Amino acid sequence: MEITLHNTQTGQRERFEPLVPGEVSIYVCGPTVYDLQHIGNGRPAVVFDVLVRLLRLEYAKVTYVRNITDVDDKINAAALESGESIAEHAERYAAEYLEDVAALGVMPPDVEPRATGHIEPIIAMIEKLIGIGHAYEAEGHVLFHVPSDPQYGTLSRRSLEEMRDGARVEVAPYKKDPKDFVLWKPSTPELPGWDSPWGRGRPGWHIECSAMIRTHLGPVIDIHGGGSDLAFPHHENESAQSRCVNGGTASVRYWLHNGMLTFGGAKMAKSVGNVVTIRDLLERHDGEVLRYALLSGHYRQELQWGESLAHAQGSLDSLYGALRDADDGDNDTAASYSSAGVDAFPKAVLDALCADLNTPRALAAMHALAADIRRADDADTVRSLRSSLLAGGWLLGLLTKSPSEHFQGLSDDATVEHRIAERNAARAAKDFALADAIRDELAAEGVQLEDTAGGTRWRRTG
RNA sequence: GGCUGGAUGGCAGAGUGGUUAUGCAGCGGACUGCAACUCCGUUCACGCCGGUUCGAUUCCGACUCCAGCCUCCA
Repeated sequence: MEITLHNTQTGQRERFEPLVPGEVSIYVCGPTVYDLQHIGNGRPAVVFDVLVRLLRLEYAKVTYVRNITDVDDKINAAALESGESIAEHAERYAAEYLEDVAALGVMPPDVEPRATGHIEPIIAMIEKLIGIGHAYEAEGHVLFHVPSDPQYGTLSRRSLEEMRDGARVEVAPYKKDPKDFVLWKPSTPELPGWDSPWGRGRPGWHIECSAMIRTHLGPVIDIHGGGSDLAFPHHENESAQSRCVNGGTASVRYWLHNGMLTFGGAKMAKSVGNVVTIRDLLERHDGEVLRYALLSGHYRQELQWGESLAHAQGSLDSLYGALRDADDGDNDTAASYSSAGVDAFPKAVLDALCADLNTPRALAAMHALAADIRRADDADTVRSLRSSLLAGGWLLGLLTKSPSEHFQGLSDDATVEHRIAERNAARAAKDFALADAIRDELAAEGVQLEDTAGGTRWRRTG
């Protein structure tokens, strides 16, 4: 199985080979927890979840780390407004985030580190950077000196010259260079802070990821993922710090960036005011539908959020419909394939995912399998195709429920069954007016009937 | 202004130097008491202008437009 991935560092699609054969280390930037997360934040969680599922098929050991940023000025401001302590506020929204992504079918990473739990390694790293001449202390701050790193700018491919032009940053007077960024900053008594060689303070944003990666995965990792809006300055800075500490060796071998969700022609962002929270969406839609919508576009491209949900619902129904048709009494779902070998998985789906995680093509392959199921006429073929479909579902994190749960929900609605029986009695007596009246009533309640050779079945709509 | 990516049918969204993406929706037919489901068939496409080529949506160049980043951001 040859996996290719688009590496931001080189701007090209490359064959993926882990540094240590058979073992993969992967780190993904998680959210800053100051509020409910919007669906755009769900994209990297879902996309890299699929990547990890794929990697685990091929490599014996995959260590997946996704952080939570729980120290940040936005958290401080939000906590002040909500009246909670800063730690309580961050912890509350961290829990909300985990609940949200779980509903999107995202498996927990192996390690979910918090910035506040890594102050020691952060301080150690800053001391090292000062010691080797890449950082300096000024007025209680410690700053990374950007011109000291000749490779700075190679990730986002911009020169120091270019950055000067567009600079919108107000330059603090204590900076040696306008591009220098904060590794450590002083805290006033009401702000979270830790003792350090530079006084009581807190870490800057970028250093936490570098320190957590180093702590949990080592000086060089295989894959680092995150949103494309993090490439600069966050990942550029992270890259610079870690590289300098490594004595010039890059800390990340493959940089992966997912594209933004757009809504109404612009990036979904709080500052634009066009966000939809995952929590809101979950009130009206199944988490699996949201996941399908997020996977319906290639991860590097922008994705138009607008009508994707209605489309995703119909598309997912189609896959579940094929499973329902193929029902052989087994209660297996995609989860039954969580530890299946490579051979159990449909090749077309695997091939698509191996090609830089082409989830739209993988979904097309899933629909091809579904169509084959509906056309097949012998039981063995149907059974085998059904297994393939479910196995593909495992890779994508879809088809996690039984078809009846998908179409009817968990409620075992005796009332609906009773009225269906009434209607069928009316049909048998050729009282079609009554039969249609019952059907219309049920439809008005969101229950749609389907008369099949094997009897009448139903599903919930909207 | 600089850098990056994009422009595909009603919508979403892959891909390819010549042959069906896929899904949702539409249309016609089969099935049905009528529907729904399903099946069969089918309409609608590659921003604009040049170039390369037997042939370009696909390669090259210019142009137009859009988005992202250059400030916090998934």
